[in-house]
Amino acid sequence: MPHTYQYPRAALTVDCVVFGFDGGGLQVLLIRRALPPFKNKWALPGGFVRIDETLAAAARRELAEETGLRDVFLEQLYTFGDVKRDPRERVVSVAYYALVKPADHTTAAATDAAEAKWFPVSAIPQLAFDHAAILDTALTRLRGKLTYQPIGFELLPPKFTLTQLQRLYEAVLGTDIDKRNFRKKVLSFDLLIPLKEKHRDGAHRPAQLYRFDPVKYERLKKRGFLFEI
Amino acid sequence: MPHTYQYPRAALTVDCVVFGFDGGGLQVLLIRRALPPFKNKWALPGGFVRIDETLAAAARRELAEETGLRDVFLEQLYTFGDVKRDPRERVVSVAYYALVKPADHTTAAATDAAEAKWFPVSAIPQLAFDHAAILDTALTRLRGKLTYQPIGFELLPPKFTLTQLQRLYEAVLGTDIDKRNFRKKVLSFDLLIPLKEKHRDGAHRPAQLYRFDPVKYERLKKRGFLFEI
DNA sequence: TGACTTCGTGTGAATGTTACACTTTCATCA
DNA sequence: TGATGAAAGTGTAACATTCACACGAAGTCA
Repeated sequence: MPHTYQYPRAALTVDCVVFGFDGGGLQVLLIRRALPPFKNKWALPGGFVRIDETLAAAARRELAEETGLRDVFLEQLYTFGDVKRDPRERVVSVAYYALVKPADHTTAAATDAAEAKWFPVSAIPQLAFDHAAILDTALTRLRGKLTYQPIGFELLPPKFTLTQLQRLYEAVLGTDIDKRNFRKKVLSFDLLIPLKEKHRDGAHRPAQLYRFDPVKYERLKKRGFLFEI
Repeated sequence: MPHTYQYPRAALTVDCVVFGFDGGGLQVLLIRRALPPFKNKWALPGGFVRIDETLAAAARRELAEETGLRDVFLEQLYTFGDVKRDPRERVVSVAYYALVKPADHTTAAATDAAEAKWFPVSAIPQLAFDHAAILDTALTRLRGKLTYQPIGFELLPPKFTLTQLQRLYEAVLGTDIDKRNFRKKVLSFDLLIPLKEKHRDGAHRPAQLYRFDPVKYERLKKRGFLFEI
């Protein structure tokens, strides 16, 4: 069923940079391409936008198809439109970045992807197309955003300790943070609700578990806050 | 000369939100559409992306064609891809925003545009397509960016007074700023070079003119700074 | 019960932000 | 030519925020 237009048209794709946090470092979800071009190379999950779906819908669909991830935090990142970024023909790609909690890591490769796998951001393999540049842009954005919006919580499980939260900030920002100052600052937002439970993990004092207050969380996310370390 | 594809493809356009500053308030450059749809309605300058030009190149070309503006500060804003945002067919638009100095206001309408005209952001007419939403996104972005990158200077002529700079910040941010605190902060960046000239304008003390140091300016623009008011 | 490991807590110095009012310099006009 | 008007230009004290820094508490395990 061919489609004809007066002028040539670029193909339109979406690509997703999926960040995860495993307690130690920041991770990115990559797929191994099952089809040419760049067959068997690692790449960002993504694919073509259908004529009747929005860009965000396409990103969510591709993410589900290729990695099994659903209901993630997803935000538009940037649109990459270099003329030769795809060897086949002109392809413009709208990039998104996603943040997923470890609990949602029910990843399974599917169509177009031979395999899906997490990589630490410190050890990314060679990537297909201009995906290295896209990943770079996403990392910069994540770092910037983390300091003025509380999106970091999207990367943590529903119940977490302050140390886990601090490790996340340290991993993303790539700096060490003073424990006392970090706690003071985070708690001053009045965003965290201490739970009755404690987190037992080894032969030491158990840590207080927290969840965040969804109402205040949404408010802060819109208004923006300032997390200077 | 028709072009045929296996699957239907969205058309790809760019739209530009052009901000200017006239000493009083923030202005936006709009064109009156010469062709349907929305014929004779006001709209953002923009148009279709050619198959062999980058997105930014398309934005610059359309800007020159429709408004006569060249060599402006241009940055990608967001990509708008709602399925029904264009009544004709599926059109995805990559939006850019531009900042222009008053001196560059050599605007002249041309192809596709019957007329180009500056409007104060406080009095925008009804706009074609989803251009009101695009403009809104651009304003939010400009406000945010102004507080952590020194892009405000792109809106001023090469020589300017501190009062002009303050008026700009006040106009964009929509707040009043204390004169002494503003000067203290701006000068502390060590970014402004006082000129030998003064700016004479009416029956009162003339104002010191400044230009900004291009080297430090570029450095700050990349690193980011924090302009909290 | 002693050794080990992580959790959890406070203070003082330094820095940055805010609020606030008067003198200076020029042009104009009486 | 001196009085007037209008914007330019300048400092300080109260307050808030950030930063550097060290030790007892609570648990497990041998």
